[in-house]
Amino acid sequence: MTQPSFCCPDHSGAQDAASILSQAQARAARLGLRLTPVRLRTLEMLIAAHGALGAYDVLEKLAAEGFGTQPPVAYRALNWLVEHGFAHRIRRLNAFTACSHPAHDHAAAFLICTACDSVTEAPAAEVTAALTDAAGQAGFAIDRATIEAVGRCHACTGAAA
Amino acid sequence: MTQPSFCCPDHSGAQDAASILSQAQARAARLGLRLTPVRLRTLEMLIAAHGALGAYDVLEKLAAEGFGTQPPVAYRALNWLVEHGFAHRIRRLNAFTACSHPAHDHAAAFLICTACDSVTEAPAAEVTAALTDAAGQAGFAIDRATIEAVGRCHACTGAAA
DNA sequence: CCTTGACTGTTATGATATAACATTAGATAG
DNA sequence: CTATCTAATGTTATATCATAACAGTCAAGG
Ligand SMILES: [Zn+2]
Ligand SMILES: [Zn+2]
Ligand SMILES: [Zn+2]
Ligand SMILES: [Zn+2]
Repeated sequence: MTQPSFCCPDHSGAQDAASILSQAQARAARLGLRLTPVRLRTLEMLIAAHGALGAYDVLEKLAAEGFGTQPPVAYRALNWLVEHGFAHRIRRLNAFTACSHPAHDHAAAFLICTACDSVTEAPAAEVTAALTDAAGQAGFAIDRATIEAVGRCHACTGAAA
Repeated sequence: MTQPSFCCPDHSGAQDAASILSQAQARAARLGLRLTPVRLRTLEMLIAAHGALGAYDVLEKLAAEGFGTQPPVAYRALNWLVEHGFAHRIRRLNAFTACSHPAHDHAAAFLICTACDSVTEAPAAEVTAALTDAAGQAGFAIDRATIEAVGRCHACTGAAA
């Protein structure tokens, strides 16, 4: 349910997975963050996943690899990755996805395809600017924002009529 | 926990509650939608609430008033209200809030104050336009979007240092 | 050594949400 | 005015998501 039997043609996960991972490792080194075995494996799973993974999906895999078997194991790793900018939480799906640009801090929007379950991270600088502006008119000062869109990805728009 | 002991000074809930409710009733009449007793009471609760209400908060009140006592009672009313534009779901809070402009369909952004737990609906036409544009550049066609910001409302920015 | 703090693990529980089915109340056709 | 159909409401039971609280491990520093 979390993952379709195969991926969107244009969801080029595999080809830049190595690149994302090395960016993440570079970031961790630069900031002195400890990317421990559980955290690293969790991040690798998120990177390898075609869509977002639920905490219990991650937990199941971690347990199968000999890590802890209880929910906090997965939640701790996932929350740590999110806090430190290696992953994002997708609230609409109660799930998590690897950050595709861990090299730098950034505002992101997520594009969730209802046909293939892919989740794409889109640059959201302008969206965030518009949101900050709209909030400012109400006298509201933004800390963090969640921007998620549900629809059809490029591949699925073309494919299914 | 869902509701602070008292409200932000500028959260003028009470004064336009009647107006929001009558707009909602007009909408229901216009579209031939049945705003039954459970649905109406649920909507009134959302309108009266200072912040968003969780499904179980609503359920508790409904049960106390003689409606059903089980979760589906609340979830059905809430989901119906959301589907038909009378309320919005706030994913970050796992909660629901009354739509403050039920007269017309609209894209909305939500401003969630971490100090007073208020949730304000802000017009989001421009934010949505920016998001649609960003998605379009990735070939993604948006159905619906969730836009939620966490921060400090006007009253709380002034009040707390 | 031995304390300290970060990390990993566990048990137990809490919080959110839905599936499946029974019952009731309005609408409609004969 | 019934028979029938459907939308709405209710229930039981269960699924799914998330955290609190505490115990053991281990490496760094005094
Ligand atoms: Zn990112
Ligand atoms: Zn797709
Ligand atoms: Zn609204
Ligand atoms: Zn506030």
